[in-house]
Amino acid sequence: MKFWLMKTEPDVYSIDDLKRDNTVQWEGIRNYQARNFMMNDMALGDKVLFYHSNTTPPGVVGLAEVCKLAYPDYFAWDVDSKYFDPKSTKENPRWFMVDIAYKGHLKSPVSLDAIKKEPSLIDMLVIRRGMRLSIQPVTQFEYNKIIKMGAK
DNA sequence: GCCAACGTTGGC
DNA sequence: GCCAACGTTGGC
Repeated sequence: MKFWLMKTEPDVYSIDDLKRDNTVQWEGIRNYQARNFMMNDMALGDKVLFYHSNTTPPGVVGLAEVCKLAYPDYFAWDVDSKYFDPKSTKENPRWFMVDIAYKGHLKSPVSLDAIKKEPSLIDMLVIRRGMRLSIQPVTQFEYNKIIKMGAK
């Protein structure tokens, strides 16, 4: 079992949207490192910290779980989609996505600032300067710690 | 809305 | 295969 942090802009898709939808296709990932995590490393049941970026304050707001293994991101084939990529074909798909399922809100969101201030979370990628990856691996300890902090 | 940091593209 | 130009991310 692995643990992940997945970023989203709440204006685009929030934890409340996920609660309403129950599951969602994580389309639109156009970064090879993030794609490779989905394609190669994610397994059914992997745990996800759901993170709101580009908002005030940024931070982890809820929990989710991988509920469908990586499959081609067909938005890349749709000329009308903002995720269209002519270099991704049905014969040779370049981009992949997984589905994730809602698992709950944190009672209190764990802000980026709170993560920075927690000494035991010093190694979390999300607080590393210049870190823009929208899908990041986290350790089991980090995952549990965030849940603990968010339960208050 | 600014801009630093970073990834990707494409000319050479 | 280098690297400048460009686009995007995301905190502030």
